[in-house]
Amino acid sequence: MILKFDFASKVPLYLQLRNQIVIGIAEGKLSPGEKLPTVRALADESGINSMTVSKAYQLLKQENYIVTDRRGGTAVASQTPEKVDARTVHALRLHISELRISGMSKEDVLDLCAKLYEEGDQK
Amino acid sequence: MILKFDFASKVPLYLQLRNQIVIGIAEGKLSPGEKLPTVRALADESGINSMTVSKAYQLLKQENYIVTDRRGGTAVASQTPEKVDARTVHALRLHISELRISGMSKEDVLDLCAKLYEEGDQK
Amino acid sequence: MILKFDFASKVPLYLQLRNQIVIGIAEGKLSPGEKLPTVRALADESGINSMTVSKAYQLLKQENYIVTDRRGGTAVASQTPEKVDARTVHALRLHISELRISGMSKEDVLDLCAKLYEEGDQK
Amino acid sequence: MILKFDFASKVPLYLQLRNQIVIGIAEGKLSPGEKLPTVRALADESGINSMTVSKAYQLLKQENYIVTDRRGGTAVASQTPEKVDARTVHALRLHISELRISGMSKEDVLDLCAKLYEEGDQK
DNA sequence: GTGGTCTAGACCACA
DNA sequence: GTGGTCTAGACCACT
Repeated sequence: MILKFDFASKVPLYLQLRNQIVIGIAEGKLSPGEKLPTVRALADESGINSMTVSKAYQLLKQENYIVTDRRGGTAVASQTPEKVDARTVHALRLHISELRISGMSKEDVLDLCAKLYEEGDQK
Repeated sequence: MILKFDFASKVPLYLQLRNQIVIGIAEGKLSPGEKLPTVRALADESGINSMTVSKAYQLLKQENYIVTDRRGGTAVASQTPEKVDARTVHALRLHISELRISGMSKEDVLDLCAKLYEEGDQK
Repeated sequence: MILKFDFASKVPLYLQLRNQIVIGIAEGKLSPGEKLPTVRALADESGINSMTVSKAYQLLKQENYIVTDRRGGTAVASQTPEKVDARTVHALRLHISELRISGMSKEDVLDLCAKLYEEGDQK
Repeated sequence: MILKFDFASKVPLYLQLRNQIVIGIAEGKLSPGEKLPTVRALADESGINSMTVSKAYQLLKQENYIVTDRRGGTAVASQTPEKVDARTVHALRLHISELRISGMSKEDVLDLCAKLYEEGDQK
């Protein structure tokens, strides 16, 4: 899995990392149970400080996206129960509003959403 | 139009304000050409610093959601922005990923998106 | 409120701080709505690094014990809804087991628990 | 006696093992004098490294919960430790604080403590 | 070798 | 002035 960071972005690095991993899981680039790189390995290869990587991992863990086994290593959670976050729906509402204002029809928006959802099917 | 702020949120206040106005426009609570309260009035009634309100207005102006008329009043733009922001699509992808992981089917997601889009029709 | 740290303890400093604040709230030394010292002030007066204090505050925030208002400052939450944590009950079970093995009768244990609970009443 | 481990927990495995044995003793699932499995056997059946099991046994020995007999076997001590650990009381205070903040009345807390204590009576 | 903790000092966004 | 982010480098507990 390839990671990209925008060091000029206002979005903090640890969130950029977290988001890429979430998307990776949803789109099948990361499978449940698959091992993730160690904190230090990921830090080295991406040029990010290990504390920053650690912060992202801790957030993902807290959100039940990943699990770290005490016997070593971190992996994508096999169980991702998790209720739908109200903030996610709220954010969705905002972004759909932005698309609507920019002139997209309901069909266009739904097509876009369908396309985005399906990225996870063609893995 | 009623404004609500979460002072404990991670989202900055000026963005919360900006987002509510964008949603308001998309969902028809604010009509093109409609006048917005002055910075001062909005600041007073919502308990937010006027610098913060001003920042939100400036952002909205820059994004072409609102315009300042000759006499200094502010109103919803009649010409809405036409370009779709790449960041919006990226954010949409993230949030759809989150919904997918939490177990929602494609149909569920599309229903939700349709519902969110339609909020602007029933004003 | 007086804070004490055991720099030799195996319990991490940020947890020691978190625990003292939780106990302080329960025992009435900190009232709902009361302002907490700033991260830096607390760091200075206790000789702990500010990142460590920040970590404690973030944990307390996540647990809904405290709230930070975007307009500045952090305060004890006035609403502490929060469900009872299963881990708390589990830990309680362990500690009561330890007391039982060391020979304390049920009455002694309940007296101790009652005494500990009541510390919050005599503020 | 059934052992369960949470490999994703923040509590180290050797402590999880130690805690389960302490609770087992208090609640009568393990009787004074009863033999414990060998380090190796316990390690194999639970998927834990034998160094980790050994560490737990050493800790329990040091706390006088278990003893090693002449031939190297390990058994639950018949002489139980008599001193109440100050840390136990401190931990109890913390957990009772957490329960109190989450809205439990003194009666609720004492009922819970009584119930937890009594688990050892109904074996 | 793994993640977790801590420090000292710096910079930035927000209000 | 507030909290949030990030770095570089160190030490430690656990397995």
